[in-house]
Amino acid sequence: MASTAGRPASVKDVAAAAGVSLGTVSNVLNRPDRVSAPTRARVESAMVDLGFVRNESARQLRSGTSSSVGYVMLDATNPFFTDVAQGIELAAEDDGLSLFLCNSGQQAGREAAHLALLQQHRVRGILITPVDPDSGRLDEIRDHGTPVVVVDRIRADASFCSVAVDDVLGGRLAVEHLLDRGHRRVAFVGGPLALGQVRDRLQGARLAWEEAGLSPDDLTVLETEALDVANGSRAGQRLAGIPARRRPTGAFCANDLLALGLLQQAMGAGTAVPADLAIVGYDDIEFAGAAAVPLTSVRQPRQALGRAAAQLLREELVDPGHEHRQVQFTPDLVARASTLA
Amino acid sequence: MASTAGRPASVKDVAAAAGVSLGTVSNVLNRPDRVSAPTRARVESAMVDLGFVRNESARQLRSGTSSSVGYVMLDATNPFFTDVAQGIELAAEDDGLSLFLCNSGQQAGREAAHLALLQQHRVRGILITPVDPDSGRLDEIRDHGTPVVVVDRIRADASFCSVAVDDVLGGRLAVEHLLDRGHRRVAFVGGPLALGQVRDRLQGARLAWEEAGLSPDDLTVLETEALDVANGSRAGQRLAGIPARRRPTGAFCANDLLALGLLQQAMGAGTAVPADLAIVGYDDIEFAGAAAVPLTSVRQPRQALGRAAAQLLREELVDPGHEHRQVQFTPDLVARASTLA
DNA sequence: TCTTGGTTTTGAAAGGTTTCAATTCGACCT
DNA sequence: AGGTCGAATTGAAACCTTTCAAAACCAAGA
Repeated sequence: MASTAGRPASVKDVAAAAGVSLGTVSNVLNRPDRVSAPTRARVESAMVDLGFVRNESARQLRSGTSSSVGYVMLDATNPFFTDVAQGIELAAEDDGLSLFLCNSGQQAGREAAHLALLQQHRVRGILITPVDPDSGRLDEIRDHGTPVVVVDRIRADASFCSVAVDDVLGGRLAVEHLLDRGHRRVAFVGGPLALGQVRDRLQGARLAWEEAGLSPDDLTVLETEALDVANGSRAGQRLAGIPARRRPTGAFCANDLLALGLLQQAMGAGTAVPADLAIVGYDDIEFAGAAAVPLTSVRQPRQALGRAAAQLLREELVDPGHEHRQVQFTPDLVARASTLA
Repeated sequence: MASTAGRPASVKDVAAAAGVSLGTVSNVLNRPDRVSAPTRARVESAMVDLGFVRNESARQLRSGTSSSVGYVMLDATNPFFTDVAQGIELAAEDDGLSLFLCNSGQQAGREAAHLALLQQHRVRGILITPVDPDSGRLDEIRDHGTPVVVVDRIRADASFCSVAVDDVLGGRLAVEHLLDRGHRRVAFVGGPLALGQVRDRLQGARLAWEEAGLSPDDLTVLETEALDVANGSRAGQRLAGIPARRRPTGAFCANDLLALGLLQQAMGAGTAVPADLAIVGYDDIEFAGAAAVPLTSVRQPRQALGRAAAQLLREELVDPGHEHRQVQFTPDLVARASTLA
């Protein structure tokens, strides 16, 4: 039977109904072993009779600590981040923490609002993929006593725990694969180059290229305005405009959306993939393997990334004086039809 | 300067630092116009000096109401729901409410845990895409005084506000389009048929088929085990096994993932799309338009769905005695190359 | 100087939970 | 019967904010 009064039932109401003191009710809730079986049964049945629901605010106020953490994601509509979030969620669940998900949608203002809210709620810790990793706001929060872990970004200094994937290595893997397949003229498609991730992937590509002793001139860089399908398609047109004798035979795209766009453009223009153009993407999103020509792609351990971030946060929670750690994951290459004859 | 003490600064600390009473600090926070300019300035500067952050728990405990709502999403990794969530988020923001996002991942247990947590936090209202729309848990919560709005699902009874999309109409649109393009043998690909959405889409397809006066035998139903790419591809193989004279020339897939799988299989087997097989998907996910052959698909107003849900919740918040409403949205068909010659 | 009326500030109470020292209870031992 | 000990229960204080009636203040008018 649910409570009939307008106001939800409190511990006091339960105590009255069960004919015990209020302290006993609290004991049933928090240290059931200290309460005799019959009393406990009486209290518990009073609880269901009244439809008692713990008031988390009061609990938190009194006990001083909450049992939740927050993750401020950069873009909830990007499958990459939802996978990361899932990893965090699973790990948090294991630790008995509950997770508040927030989405900044790449807007600094919304990010700030979410951070303020989490702070006001006195969460135990904050995980964040920040719009700007070097914003001072994160330092403020840390100095205020709330542990912060940076996800999928790196700070110039090492003043936070963070997890990231080795993008330089990822770029290297992609280009090494194209070299293995015999390509000697390759295009890098990606941008804006202001993005750390894009820059790193290009750097890795260049390293692999140089180590193979090839001329930098044969690694064409096609900078794009964004990492989406439309820009990939546009890059395909630019590629097609290059005279055949100098045209790259392989392309490394900074993410899968670009690669899909490029693939779409190629198919439409009658360019055979991989015979005329081999394509490597990045991220290995679900649709990469389902494309018209299944896409070779550099896979990032997305869920593991989230798990590791949650793990670092937990370390910091149990040992506040701990040393900040930067965990770096290793990507790997998934070869599919878009590069295999 | 941040607080040096271990314990975060409270209103009391701020009051002491500014040399005013604690009530005045609260006034600065909640009714700044009732405080003289000089006092206010003094208090505000004390706040920044001490790094004061409002304690939301205490605030909520005293004032009795929170300013947040929760959305329990069915599957955070499905782009459909992230778009819905975004719509909710934007609407909530407009109403000055903050949103807690939770993900049940289609697991009833996790859904229950999230609901309990939201209730303990005394959220103003709950939006949910439930694992099982007819679970009694939702009634319990409503009876307990927390408004509940069901998103993208329909209850048998009308005891909640809800928003959904007219899937029967969607199915009808898809098949009418195929009929318009001259197809007289069509396959419906989707399943499990236990899912309400799938059943409705099939029903719409049948209605359109019957109204055109065609024989039910020429509308083949290929039931799948799940709504993913792999099952679409498998359906393609089954389709190919049908003798050419009886083989459908058009396929309507219950979602885009199936359609992409089917498309992939067709391309691989040398079946021309749309010449040999026209394909219609459902959902119009981002990748539908970017497929090898851009996909014709039935589009749902995802973000509007979320907005409307939040809107209904707000109505119920301002007028608790309001009549529950079921808002139904209309899908539309986006025609692309996969059905157009 | 004394009121008056309005603005600003104060102080205490309240909200639901947890904690902890103190009390009660029962059983067992001498 | 008196005493001891452990287990079970109690009651009051504390957490931080908001609210609101009451008090203080101030300027203007009598």
